[in-house]
Amino acid sequence: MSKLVPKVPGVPGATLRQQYSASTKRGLVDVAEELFTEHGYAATSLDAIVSGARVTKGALYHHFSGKQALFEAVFERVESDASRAIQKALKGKKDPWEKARAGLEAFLAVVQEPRYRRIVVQEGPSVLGYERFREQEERSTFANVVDIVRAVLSAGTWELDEPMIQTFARIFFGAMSAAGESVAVADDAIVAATRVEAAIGFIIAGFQSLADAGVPLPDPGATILEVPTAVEE
Amino acid sequence: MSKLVPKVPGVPGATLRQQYSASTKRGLVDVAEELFTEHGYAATSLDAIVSGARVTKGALYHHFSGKQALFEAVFERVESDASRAIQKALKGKKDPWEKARAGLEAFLAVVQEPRYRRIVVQEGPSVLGYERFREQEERSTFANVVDIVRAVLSAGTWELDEPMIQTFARIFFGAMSAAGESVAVADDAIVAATRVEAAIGFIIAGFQSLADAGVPLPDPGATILEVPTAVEE
DNA sequence: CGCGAGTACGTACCGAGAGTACGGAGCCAT
DNA sequence: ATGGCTCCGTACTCTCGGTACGTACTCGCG
Repeated sequence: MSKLVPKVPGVPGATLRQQYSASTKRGLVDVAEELFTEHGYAATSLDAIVSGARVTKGALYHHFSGKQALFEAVFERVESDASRAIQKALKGKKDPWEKARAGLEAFLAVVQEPRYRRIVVQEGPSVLGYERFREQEERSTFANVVDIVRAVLSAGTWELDEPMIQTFARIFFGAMSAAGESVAVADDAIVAATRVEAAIGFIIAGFQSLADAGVPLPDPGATILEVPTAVEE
Repeated sequence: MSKLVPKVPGVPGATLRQQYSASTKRGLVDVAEELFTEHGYAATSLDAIVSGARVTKGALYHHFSGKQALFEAVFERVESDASRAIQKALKGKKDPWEKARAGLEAFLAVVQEPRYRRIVVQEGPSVLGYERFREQEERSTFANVVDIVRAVLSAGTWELDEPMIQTFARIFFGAMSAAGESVAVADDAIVAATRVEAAIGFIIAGFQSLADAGVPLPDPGATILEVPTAVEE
């Protein structure tokens, strides 16, 4: 294949060669995202990817260290897109509760995107391993959740320390993901979304109720539950 | 390898031959569970499994249709063990709140088990695919959560329809999983568990507060949030 | 304006590992 | 006892991720 059409003459200030290079790299990530989303990580061969991107494995291994690295590139893009979408929804909101409402809505929309569900939620933990998965998540989508939770919690009558905020954020993040899933798999998405909103709204109402009543935030040490420890049978 | 030690002369009323057969099958699942837990699905070769189980691939493919089927057998066992552990903790509890507390504690303990984290949480969705993963989950661990949520919700001043219970259960299930994760990955598990208990307890308190105040359960239709729809950018 | 050097690929090959075809040995009912 | 069927071993195939190496183009430097 002898150096055919330039594809994307590009824009930025850089040497022509670099632009072509970046172009083929983006092409690989594009095709990989599509195939990974449709067939999953294991069922997608590198041959299929390079074939779809009109290049060969030589090109792929020049830009990425391997299949997993390519997946990680796709993962990062999907995550950062999701994060941007959420931040965009938060834009301008000042009132914490209003901010939470908007963030929730945006998050629910994101979790319904096929590529996010497949690449981040379904395959992410398995392919990247839990460590890498967590740290990727930590600095994108999850960071937004932390911000929102912090805003809400510190706006009430209470204020609390950072680790406690992190804990609340984790829990809400899990709740939101599950909520999104339940909407995504439902036969009627509209009805399911309505139920989810009602349920979340009810939980939020519980918080507000406690805030109004002047109930203090939990002080770790006042043990409500026992401390569970992992046991192998 | 010419028919060596009988391994497990077994107990039940069945032809000797079947007992040996079941024994090698259990052996395969045992070894597979161990290796899958330690190295993950992809990084565990069938050769390693059959070697560890002292048999060959012929035996494996006689009992299972393939690697994925073997994983599924492991998955089901881990899930049913988890489910039994939770049910055991619920044993005898009549008061819904007490039941919830016990279930929570048991669930948090389960989520900290390495095999559960690895096989169910981490690799499950990816290896089985979301459909099979959900339906497996549905009839074991998740079923327990549904029971608990139903007990709690129908014990309050409110009562509500089945789909709404399912929705609440999903959300709580997600919250609990995330909570368990945050304990599992923490440097100091005790401290983390304390924080989680405090946070969950606070959310529960919100529910009780609403119950005491006689606040009605959410009626889907009274839209609190907008209906989000999935959009590809 | 060459021209050496390095980038950006293409090509050919290797090894690992999942799955298959087939064979045989032992057990169980008749 | 014996035919047949379960249970399992052996040997092979084939896909696929990864590697080694060759090459053409282009970019910066004198």
